[in-house]
Amino acid sequence: MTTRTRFAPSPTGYLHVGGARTALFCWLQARKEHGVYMLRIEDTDLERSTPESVQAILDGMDWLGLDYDEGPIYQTDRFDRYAEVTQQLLDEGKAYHCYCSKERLDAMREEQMAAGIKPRYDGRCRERTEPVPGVEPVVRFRNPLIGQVAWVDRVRGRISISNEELDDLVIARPDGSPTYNFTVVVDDWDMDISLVIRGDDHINNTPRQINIYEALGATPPEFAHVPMILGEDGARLSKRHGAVSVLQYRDMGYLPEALLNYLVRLGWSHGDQEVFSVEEMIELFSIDEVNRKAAAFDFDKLNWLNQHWMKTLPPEQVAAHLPSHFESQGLDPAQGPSLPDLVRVQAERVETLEEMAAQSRPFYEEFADYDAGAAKKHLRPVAEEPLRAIRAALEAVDDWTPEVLDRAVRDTAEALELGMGKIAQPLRVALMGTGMSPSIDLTLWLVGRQRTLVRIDRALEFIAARAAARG
RNA sequence: GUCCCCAUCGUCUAGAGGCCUAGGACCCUAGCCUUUCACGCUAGUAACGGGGGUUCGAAUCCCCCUGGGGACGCCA
Repeated sequence: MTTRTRFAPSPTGYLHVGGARTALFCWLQARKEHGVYMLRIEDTDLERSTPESVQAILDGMDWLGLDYDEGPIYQTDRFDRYAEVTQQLLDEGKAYHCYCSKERLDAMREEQMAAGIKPRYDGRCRERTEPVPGVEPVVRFRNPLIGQVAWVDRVRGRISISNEELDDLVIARPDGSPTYNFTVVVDDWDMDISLVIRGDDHINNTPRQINIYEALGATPPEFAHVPMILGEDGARLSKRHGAVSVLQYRDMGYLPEALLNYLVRLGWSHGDQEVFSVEEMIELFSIDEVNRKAAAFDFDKLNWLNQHWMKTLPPEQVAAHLPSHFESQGLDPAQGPSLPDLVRVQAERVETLEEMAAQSRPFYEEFADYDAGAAKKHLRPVAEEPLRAIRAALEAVDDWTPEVLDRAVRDTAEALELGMGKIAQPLRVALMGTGMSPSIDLTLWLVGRQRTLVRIDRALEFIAARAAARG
């Protein structure tokens, strides 16, 4: 039997990182077993589902590269099918109409809670034969009263619960619209899903669903409940922890390769290996090896992985993500070095693409002022001679490459009998406005000849002006 | 409250009775490298929640406690 998995988000918000990890696990398991991975949009909650959310989910999946073989299938397109199955259950006496008012149900729930017992529907309409005039009923599933429901979860192992803990759940509202626990079963059954991978907040729904499968005469799929992702403080991940939507990670400058690598290691491991390419994940991942413990999100580690992948992936591939970050920084990539060259130099110096764009500003446009501390320390009269010398040397360079530039700086330092620092630091401040930048040869290379000469002149003028001001 | 689930360094994890004086990674600290900042390299700090069992032997198996999470909707 071929493995068939599905990711089934409800479009009531963005694609959450927790959801993204679930999607990743579904995708990996299907890819590894040469099975089918499908996307299903669970939009039965007409009130809260939005087209924007659907788009956000699709965009998120796309950015991560989690391509699906079937779908997206929308549950709202399948209402006829749900109605059909509901009717079948009704006809077979496996479901019944319930006329109880919400008020009665709410009051009952409160009483039960107060009495210290688990709130459950009391089954008042379970044996009712006559309709209540003027009341549109809901349809409830007739859950078995006795016995146990058990399954062997692919990540949790055996889980069992007594039917006495369960009650008759609503499968269709008064307007006929179906509810979650029912649609999932019908869909997974119709779509021949063999392995349901989902968050462990669904563990409690599973026994109810298994009972429905059985009433339908269907064989339940296998289940794998993966632990949730917690915020850095150990509390359930939510908006207040900063980024929850995968698209936010994209906008913050993370590579999809890095997020995927980070996410796959949350709850799963392969010995001591920390770095996984997507190909390796597919080869090595197994849902059966996933942890049972919830994991806290750690930005430090994500940052480390992001830098790792920025340094490791082909510069062209990394560079392809850069334009949107240049845009958010108000920079024009056309006004400076090629993006792949920039990546080659900057990848080891920053943790995100957004940071890379921000720190590359002087390569693409004029900087306003010198960093006060750096200027005070390095743009002094004593730097005048070295700057003039290096300017002359650089002007004569015809092959503007890191190797040649490095040679030029070294030769100049030697000729003046100065240490590298005495010439590189003033030059660095002249070129970048600050005392921090890539090694001087690479800095020169990226700044380019034109800007280099202009900026050295500017620094020389600055030194002269400051000396004059001092009198 | 009731039911279900979980429990190794601050964090992610290795560990499936002796290989554990508990390993790796991130973070942090120190040193090295060095023209700055980074990168890299080396070293270091740091954990089996508690109590009972089982066993010659327990981080690993069982029970209890404690702590955490989840569910209990005409949300998904």
